[in-house]
Order: sequence, then C-alpha cells, then structure tokens
Amino acid sequence: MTTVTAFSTAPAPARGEAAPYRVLLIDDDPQYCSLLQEYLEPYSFEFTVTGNGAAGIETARSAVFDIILLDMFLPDINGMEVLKAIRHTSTVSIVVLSAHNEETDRIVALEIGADDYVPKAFSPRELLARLRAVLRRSAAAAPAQEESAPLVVGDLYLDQRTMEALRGGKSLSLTHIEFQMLYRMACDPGRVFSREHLLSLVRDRDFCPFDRSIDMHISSLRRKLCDDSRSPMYVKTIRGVGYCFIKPSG
Amino acid sequence: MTTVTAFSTAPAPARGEAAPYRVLLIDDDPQYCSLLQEYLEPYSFEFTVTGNGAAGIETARSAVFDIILLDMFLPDINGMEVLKAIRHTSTVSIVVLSAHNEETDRIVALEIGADDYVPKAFSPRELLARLRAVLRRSAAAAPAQEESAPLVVGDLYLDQRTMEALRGGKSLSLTHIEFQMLYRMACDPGRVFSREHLLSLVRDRDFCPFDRSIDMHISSLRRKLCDDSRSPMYVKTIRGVGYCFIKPSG
DNA sequence: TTTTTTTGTAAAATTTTTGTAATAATCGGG
DNA sequence: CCCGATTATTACAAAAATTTTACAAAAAAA
Repeated sequence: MTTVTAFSTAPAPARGEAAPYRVLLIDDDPQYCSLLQEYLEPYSFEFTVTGNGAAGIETARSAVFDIILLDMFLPDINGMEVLKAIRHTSTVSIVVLSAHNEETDRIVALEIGADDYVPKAFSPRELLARLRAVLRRSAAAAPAQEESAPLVVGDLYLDQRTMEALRGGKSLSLTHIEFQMLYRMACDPGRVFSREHLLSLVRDRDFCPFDRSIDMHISSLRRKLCDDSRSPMYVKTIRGVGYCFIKPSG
Repeated sequence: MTTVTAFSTAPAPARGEAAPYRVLLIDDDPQYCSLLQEYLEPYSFEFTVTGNGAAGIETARSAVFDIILLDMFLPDINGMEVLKAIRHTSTVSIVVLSAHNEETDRIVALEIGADDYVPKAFSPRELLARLRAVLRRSAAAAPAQEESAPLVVGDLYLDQRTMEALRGGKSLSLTHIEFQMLYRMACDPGRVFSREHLLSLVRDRDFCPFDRSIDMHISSLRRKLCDDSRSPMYVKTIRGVGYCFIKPSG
C-alpha cells in the first residue's frame, strides 16, 4: 500500500490529479459499504474496508490514509472509542457516518476530534462535497509541495522559481526563451529536440521550415555559456535533426 | 461595521491558549449577530461584524481572521458570490450559516470552498463544536502565526494586520493593492510572479492579456519605494514573465 | 573534388514588452 | 449627490527581445 498522508513530513509526493484518495471505511454493514464504494470510486477514491472497530484502529495505525470514514455503530467497540483511539495517534481526517443522528452524539464526536459528522441518510452528493471540503482543508495543511526544485547539472544551476541560471555560481543573464530552452533540454540530457519541438516548448507560434530563430537562440545561448559549437560542452548540434543537451560526464 | 478587535501592537499574533479566535461575521440580522456573539464570546471568540457582502469581502481582505461566518442571505450580494470572492484570495476557514437549508445550496457552498455549512437552526453547542473542529483542522494546517506576523525584509517592515508599510521607519502610504502586491512578493523573495498570478493574489478579477494595471501598480509602488526600474533595489522586472522581489543581500 | 544541404552567427529589421504620464472610471464615505 | 481616493485604461516613448536576412563555414552527398 502506498503511504503518504496529507500530514506526513515525507517527501510529499503530493497526490497528483491522478492518484486517488485513500479511504479507510470502518463499517460493518456490507451493503452500505458497497453502495458507498460504488458511488465514490468514480471520483477517485480508493477504499480499504474493515468491518469492526478493532480492525479499524489497527489498519489506521498500520497504513496511511487520506481520510477515514467511521460508522458509529460497530459490532465490537463503540465508534466513539474508535475515534478517540485513532485520533490519539494520528491527525488523519476523520468523518463520522451515523445512522442514528443525535445532536449530543454529533457534538461529542466533533469535540473528540472528528472533522465532520454526516448522517447516513445524507445524499451521496452531499457526502462527496463534505469529504472534499475536509480533504481540501487537510491538503492545505500538507507541506506545500516543493514546486520545482532547482535543477543542477554539472556546473549549471537552473531555478525555475526565480528564473535564475547560474554557471559556476555566476549569472548567465538569459532571456526568457533562452532559459526555457536550456531548462527543458537540461531536464533530459542526451535527448534530441527538434527545432519544431523546441519552438513549441517555448513559443506559441507555428514553425515555418525556413525559420532560423531557434538557431539564433541556440547561438546566443552558447555564447552566454561560453560554449563552442564545434566542440560543445553543453549544447550539441544533431545535424539534420536538432539539438541536445550533453549529459555531463561526471 | 463594528470592529471589536484591536490588534494591538502585540508582537506575537500567535494565539496562545489565551488569545481569542478572530471571527468575521457577515450577516445582516443584528439580532442573530448579537445572539451569536453573546453565546460564543465566553469561549474565546472575538467578533468583527459586517452587515453586507461587499463590506464583508473588503474586511476579509484587509484584516486577518481565523474564521469567517457567512450568512447566505445578504442584502446586497448573494452569499455564494461572497464566498467565492473571499475564497479566491484567501484560504481562511469559512463556515456558512443559513436559514434556508437546502441540500443543493449546501453542496454548492461546500464545493465552492466552504469548510462547513451549518443551518441557523442548529443548537449553539453544535455550532461551537463544528467551529472548533474547523479551527482545529486549520490550525494544524497553518503555521498561521507567521501569516499575520509582521514581515521584516531589509529596511522594509510590512504588517499585514494593520496594512502598515514602513521603509526605514517611515510610512510608505501604500494603497491596499500596492501593499498586497509588495507583501506577497516580499514573502518569497526571488520568486517570479507572473502578472496573472499577482492580479489573482490581489483582486478577484480576470486577467486580460492587454491588462496593464499590474504594471501601473508596480510603477507607483516603485515610486513610493524610491526604486529605479532600471537598477531596482526592491522590485525587479523579469522580462516576458513578471516581477519579483529582490532578495536582500545582507 | 564538386555540389548541395545544413548550420553558425553578425547585423539589421521587426515585434514585443515595459515604464509612465495623462485620462477615465469606480469606489467609499459623508 | 458630490468629493476625494483608489484603481483601470489609454497612449506613446523607450528598452529589450526576437526574428529575419545574409553570407560564411562545415558537413554530407554526388
């Protein structure tokens, strides 16, 4: 099982658009569980289900979830106790589901540490909206995913956050296009980029066959890098095809 | 608008056990507002109240709150719009209060960015429990303290709570937008902010490609900072991209 | 080798982007 | 409804980036 909570300090592989939310559902009614899964799975929720409190506590402890859905009525332990136990060792989001919707229960559950309390009678759409609200909030808590760490290749330092390009610690004063071209090529050393491709990465413009502008950008990039086109250290010409960034030998 | 709070000069915005939660209540029913205040104040909630949407948006933008309580029915703007506008520029916790408790409204509000949706008919005890649940969660999220602590960079002093900007101890008399722009950029020196991004941080408005208003704000900001656009000390132009705050060398 | 194609690059031409003053529109109070 | 302050738009000069042009040089093809 994959493991990264919203709160984990781990290298936060910040769940991309694709990766589903990992849900632990603690509920002993198989029929309701199926219903819930069926409804939520299309919205990128991935379920682990346990049918009793003890197993729920155990699973919550041994794996990482984005959110826990907890039924209050369980065959073994009282839901409130399960909530308390999980909250005792984790800050994971917990949403209580309950058939028996008493104000006192709601208040106690929320005080103990539930993030929301949703009657089972609620429409699936509202449940979805509430889960998303809770997940949104905990995602905000996650250490802001490192946007894009600076790229370091050989003696080059390319930082997209600041658009700064250094060679041996000294600024190269690249223009926007030069930076972008160098950065994109340096991200994948050795890969050959056609002129069309480079232009499309960098400009919103059509490539005409006699367009030499890319060559000019390469040329001035080389000048700033003190690179010699005949025996280049950084940007190599692949005749008839395009250019590539040379994989540093080190 | 009644402002009860006065963020004194206390250097530590960090709400210790003692410091109250700062609540912005947007609701035009004075009677309900009073009731709420009366009930919640003993639990360490400190209220600022605005009776309409426009003022609410404005206040939310110009001061820092721990949580916003938003009525859906307002005399001027639709509550949903207010929610959208506030959420657009802030991640503050927002709990919707509504007399008219329709599932569709709940879903839409939660989707737009509300943290919870509580019918006005709810018992004050449950409201309290729900507010605490939301606050607990966002407290876990944010080193929120820093967010409202005055920012000191180089010879600049920027206090978001009071919107006060000093340079070498002297006030810069920035407008709201100028302050926000400077503040947001100064929070992350060296990072490049596109015009779109700056505008979205500062205004709830769409960016049109020929919009020069950001440039104008930068221009007047520079004038007030006595900054020269050609060899700037504070705000550097990143041609083709946007602007950034220069990391002070010291 | 000769011819053809492709690339490198200086310099010129062009386009885009930015800075800012002036003007217009908008907002927030009284 | 008017007033002052703030914000947005317009316009144009200035600056800088990008593209085009032109031709030399290198590589590939014949």
